[in-house]
Amino acid sequence: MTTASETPHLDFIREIVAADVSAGKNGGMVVTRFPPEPNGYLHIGHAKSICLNFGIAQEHAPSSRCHLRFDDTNPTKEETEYVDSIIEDVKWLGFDWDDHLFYASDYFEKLYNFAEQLINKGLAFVCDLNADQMRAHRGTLTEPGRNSPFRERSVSENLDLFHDPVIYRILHADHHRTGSAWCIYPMYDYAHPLSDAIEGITHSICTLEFEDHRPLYDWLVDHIDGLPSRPIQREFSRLNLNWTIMSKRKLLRLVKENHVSGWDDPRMPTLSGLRRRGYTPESIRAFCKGIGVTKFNAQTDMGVLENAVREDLNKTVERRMAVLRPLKLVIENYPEDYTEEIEVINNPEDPAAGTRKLPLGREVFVERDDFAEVPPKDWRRFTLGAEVRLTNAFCVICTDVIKDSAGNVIELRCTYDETTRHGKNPEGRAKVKAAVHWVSARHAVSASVRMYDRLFTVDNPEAAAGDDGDFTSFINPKSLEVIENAKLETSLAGADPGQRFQFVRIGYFIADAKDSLPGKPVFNRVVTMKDGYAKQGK
RNA sequence: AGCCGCGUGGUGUAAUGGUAGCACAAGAGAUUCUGAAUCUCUUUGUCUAGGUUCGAAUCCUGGCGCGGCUGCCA
Repeated sequence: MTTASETPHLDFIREIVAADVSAGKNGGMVVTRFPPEPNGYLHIGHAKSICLNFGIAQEHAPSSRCHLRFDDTNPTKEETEYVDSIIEDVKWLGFDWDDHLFYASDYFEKLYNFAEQLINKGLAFVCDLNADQMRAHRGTLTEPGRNSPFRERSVSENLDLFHDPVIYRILHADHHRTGSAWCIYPMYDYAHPLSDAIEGITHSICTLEFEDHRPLYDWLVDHIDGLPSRPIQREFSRLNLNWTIMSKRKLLRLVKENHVSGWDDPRMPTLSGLRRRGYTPESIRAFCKGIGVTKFNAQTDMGVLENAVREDLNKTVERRMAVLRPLKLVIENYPEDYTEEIEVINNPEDPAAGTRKLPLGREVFVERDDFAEVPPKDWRRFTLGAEVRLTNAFCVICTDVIKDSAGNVIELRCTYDETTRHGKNPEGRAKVKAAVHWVSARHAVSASVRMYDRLFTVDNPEAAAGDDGDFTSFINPKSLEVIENAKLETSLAGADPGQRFQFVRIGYFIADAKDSLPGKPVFNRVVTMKDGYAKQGK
C-alpha cells in the first residue's frame, strides 16, 4: 500500500525525466549513461552519479537502460588499468549495464565523418593558430574575442557565443584502444554530445561545471545530420565530503607520493578504498539516496556516510568480542583449569543469525580503557570495589589492582556472583549499570587490527591549503594506528577475508581482503560505534 | 563589478502562491547484558531590501554572499 506520504520525492532531474516520459518524448524511453574518463579510480562522488544515472534507468524499467561509456578521448592520460577498476567498482556498487558497454573511442570514425560534415557545411574549419594566438583570439573577461583569421566565413548564430571552440586537436600519442590509428583526437565538448546522440541517450546528466557548455552541446546535436536521438543535458552539483578530497588529480598524488598504500587504501574515498575499508554497496547506495540531487554547492558531512554504514551493519552483521588493548582480569573464585561454554546470540537485530559457543576460563582479558583507578563521575566500568557485568557471563566485583614496579596497572583481580549468570539479576539485587566485553585469556587469538581514522586533520583540506598551499600538509598522521596484539574470541580466527563483524562496544570491522591469511585474519576498522560517553566528555 | 548557476536550522534536503517538514548532528529523558540500537521530547532556519498578491521560501527588481567558466583536460 502506498499512501501519499510514502510517495517518493523526486529530485529535479527525476522530475524532468518523469515529465518527458509522460509527455511521450523519445517514445517513452529513458536512456542515461555514466561516462567516466579512465584516468583514475572511481570515488564516492562518482557513486552519486552512478546511483543517479543507473537509478533513473531502473526506475523506468523496462523501457529504459543506462550505458557505461568510457570517455577515452585523451590518450595521454588514460589507461586500461583504470578501465578495469571502473568496471569492477560499478558492478560492486550493484549496477548492471547489460551489453551496453561503450567507448567514445569506438566512435572516432563516426566523429571524424561528422567533423567533415561540419566543414562541408562551413560550420567548422582547420585553424593554424598556435595555443597562445588562439588564447588571444578567444577574448578575455572584458573583451568579446575575435574570429580566427582562418575562419573564412561566419555562419551560425552561436558562433559569437563560442568563439570557435576547439573540437579536435593534434596528438601524436598512442591510444589505449585505437593504438596509433589516429593523430587527431576529438575534444570532450565535441565527442560527448555526439557520443550521447549516437547511443540514443535521452538524458545526459552531468555536473555543474558543464552547464556553460550546454549551448555547444545543443548546437552540435542540432547541426549534425543523421543522429538517432536528440539528447538533452542537465546538470547537478557534485558531491563534496568534508574531511577528505575528491579531486582525481589529488587522489593520484596521494597514491604516487605514497601517502597511502594505493588507490584501495582503506582511508581513500575511492570505491575500492571504501570497499576494502568495509563499506557495503548497500550503505553507499543508501547514502547517495539520502544526500539528494540539487544544484546547490553542498558540503556533505562525513558523518552522514558513517551513519549509513553503521545503520546497515547494525542490522546485518554478527557480533563478536575483541579486546584491543588487553588487561588481564583474574576471577579468583572461579575454578582453575576449567572451561565452560556459553551460548550467545550472534546478532540481537537478527534472530536468524543464530547463536555460537563462547569459551570462558578463570582468566580473561578486558579493555584497558574499561578500568579507571580514579573513576570520573558517572563511571560505570571497572574500578576497585565496583560491580560490572561481563557480557554474556556474570557480574564481577573488582577486588584488587596489581601494579608493576613502575606503578602501571598490569592485572585486575575480582570475584564473580554465580546468581547473575546468563543475564540473570536476582530479585532485590541492585542492577549493574554496565556490561563490558571480554575474551577468555586461554582461548584468545592474537591478531592485528588496523584502526583507521580520517585522512586529514581539517574538514576541508583543499580550502585550508588555498591556491598555493599544499593539501598534503594536512594529512592526518594518526589516520592509521595498527594494534598488533589484539585479543579476539576464538571464532574470529576463522573469519573469511571480506567478512564483517561488530566488535561489541568498539565498532564495525572487516577481515581485510588482501592481507588476511588462512586462520590469521587482519582486521580493518570500518567505523567506530557511536559513543555517547565520549560525547559527554567534550 | 563579463557570463552562467546557486542561497531554507550546525550540515544536507522537502514544501512547485496557502500550517516551513524530514534526515544527520546537538540537547533532555525512557529503556538496555553493547555508554550501541530502540523509543519519547526539545533547541535551532527561509541571505538582504523593496515590489506584486487576500496571502511569498516560492513570482519580479536591486543588493550581498558562494560556486563555475578564461586547457589544444574531462
